[in-house]
Amino acid sequence: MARILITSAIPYINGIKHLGNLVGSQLPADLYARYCRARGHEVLFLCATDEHGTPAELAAAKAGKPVAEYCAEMWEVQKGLSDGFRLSFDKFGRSSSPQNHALTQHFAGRLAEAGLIEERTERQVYSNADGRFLPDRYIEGTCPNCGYERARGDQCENCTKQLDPTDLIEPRSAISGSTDLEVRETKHLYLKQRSLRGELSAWIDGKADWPVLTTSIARKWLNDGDGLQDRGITRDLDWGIPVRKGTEPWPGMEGKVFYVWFDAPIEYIACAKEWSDANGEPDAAWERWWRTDKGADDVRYVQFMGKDNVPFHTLSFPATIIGSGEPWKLVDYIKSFNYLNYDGGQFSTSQGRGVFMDQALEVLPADYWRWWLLSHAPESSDSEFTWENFQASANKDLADVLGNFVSRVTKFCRSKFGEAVPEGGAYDAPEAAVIAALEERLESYQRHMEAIEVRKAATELRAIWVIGNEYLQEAAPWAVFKTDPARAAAIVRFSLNLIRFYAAISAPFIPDAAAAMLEAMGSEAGWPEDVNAALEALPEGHGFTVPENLFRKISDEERADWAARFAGTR
RNA sequence: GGGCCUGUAGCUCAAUUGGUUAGAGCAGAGCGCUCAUAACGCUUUGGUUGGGGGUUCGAGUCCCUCCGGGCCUACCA
Repeated sequence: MARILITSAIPYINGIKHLGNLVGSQLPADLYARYCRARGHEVLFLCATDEHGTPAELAAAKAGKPVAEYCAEMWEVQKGLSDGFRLSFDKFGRSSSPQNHALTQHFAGRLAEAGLIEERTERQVYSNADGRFLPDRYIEGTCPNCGYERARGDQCENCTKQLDPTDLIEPRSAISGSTDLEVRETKHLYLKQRSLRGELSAWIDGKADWPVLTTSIARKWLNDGDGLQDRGITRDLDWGIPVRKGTEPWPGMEGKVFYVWFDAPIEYIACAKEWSDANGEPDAAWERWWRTDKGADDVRYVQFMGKDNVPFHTLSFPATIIGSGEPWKLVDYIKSFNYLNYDGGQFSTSQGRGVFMDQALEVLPADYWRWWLLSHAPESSDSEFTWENFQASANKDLADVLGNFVSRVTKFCRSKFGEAVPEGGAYDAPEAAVIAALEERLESYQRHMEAIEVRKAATELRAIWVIGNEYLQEAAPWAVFKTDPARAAAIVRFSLNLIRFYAAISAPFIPDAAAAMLEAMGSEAGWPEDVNAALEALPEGHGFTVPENLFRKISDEERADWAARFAGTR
């Protein structure tokens, strides 16, 4: 039994996430959390909404709402969708929580005391019409290089040249279109990451077991050009965590807030306090997960994220933690994912292209999505969602291989023996062979789950389901029943136990179907640490019910309808 | 421009890190079964591992080069 802290990259607040976002962090994190719990480990699984920054302010303005109200509403929406996908967070917090305000300000204060904060005055573009400073990419204009008229202030999408906003010809606000722009001086705090470069580099070098995707991105940032750069950690915005030095005001920084990427990772910690506060527990309850001086020494901390998040989790956040000089827990393993594309292109919010979390649940229950997404997780490279693939995978793996197994066993039993585990007969060589095969496969499945090799685990799980069908074909209780009913009873009894076994080990992938299987078997099921014993768990005479079909088939018509519906508007 | 990842059967992916004849699932073909959601099982056809060159007793794996796909490049998050 170990203690495992799991965090998923926190989704940004400004809208409903698509399936690519889901499979890149929250879903595999949930898979791992459920598995670890099932194996008896103590797990704290945290996620939250990432609420600060320019896009949140703009989305709120577009919705005609105060930003706090907008975020609160969107938190409810995202929480509902998390529940809908059965994401088993112990706490789904908010980066705007009072806990995060206090902790973020605390970290800033500690970093300042450590001499790791520097004030810099810089020049930024201010839009009088919008009444705000504009981030580079919120400024549009004509590219001086290629003449493209919708180049952004950070880079021209057309010729890919990197730009400075002041390079643009006829610059305008991407928000309002206003050309009433001026360059103003503004003062910001910088985290002196350069002075932590050696420590960070050594730390990353020690992580030989991390995915290449994770370490190569980190090394790139550490070593590229002049090496790791200092990072601005404040912004001129209204919505955010006010800049304070601990609990004290920060002279000269009035009216400014911390940069969203400074406070968002700190929410991983603050979320733990949100969790314990909500349960009415003392700080010791969350500190034992996060403070190595207060019990977190033996915690294994695993983070899940898409590859775009890697620099912040391998460098910025560790810099914050290390720089604080306090004994906070550093991440032990980072599992990062590539992107999921949609049918030949990218998911696109603006074009309504692809399937978003709310739409997915309108179309089919969570388990269908969980299974497809996890069994096709973009681990080694970007992967692609197509409806043909989704249909084939759901119909074959879920409906035919697993669902139909449950159906044929329970219905056969009901027709020949009634709705109770048949009595009589005994397990024999075929059952022993199946148990041996299951033990081998289960061990492999567990290895993959522990290594967080998601696709391999899914492949192994499917192979375990197939064993049930192979066994039935071989044992043929429908034929044996005619000459040796007692032997047929033993075969069916074994098969019913297989259903319970499958429920237990499949639950991390498809929790609802697993629950339905267990309910039908009238049983609870822990992890089958002893396969032999697990297949004798349902005793003779134990009542069960024949469940509704666990999974329905996706028809060609539905597939075509959905493909058209989600193809996008442009 | 620079860096990183990637290219294996019609499709989605493996291949114990250089080791025998490159394997699975889906799709296709044949056979079997009839309990089951027209489901299941068995057998089987598919490969010049993107092209070319090199190192090695031996290369999908290492090196060079060319071609294709993707990502990142620090003020979106």
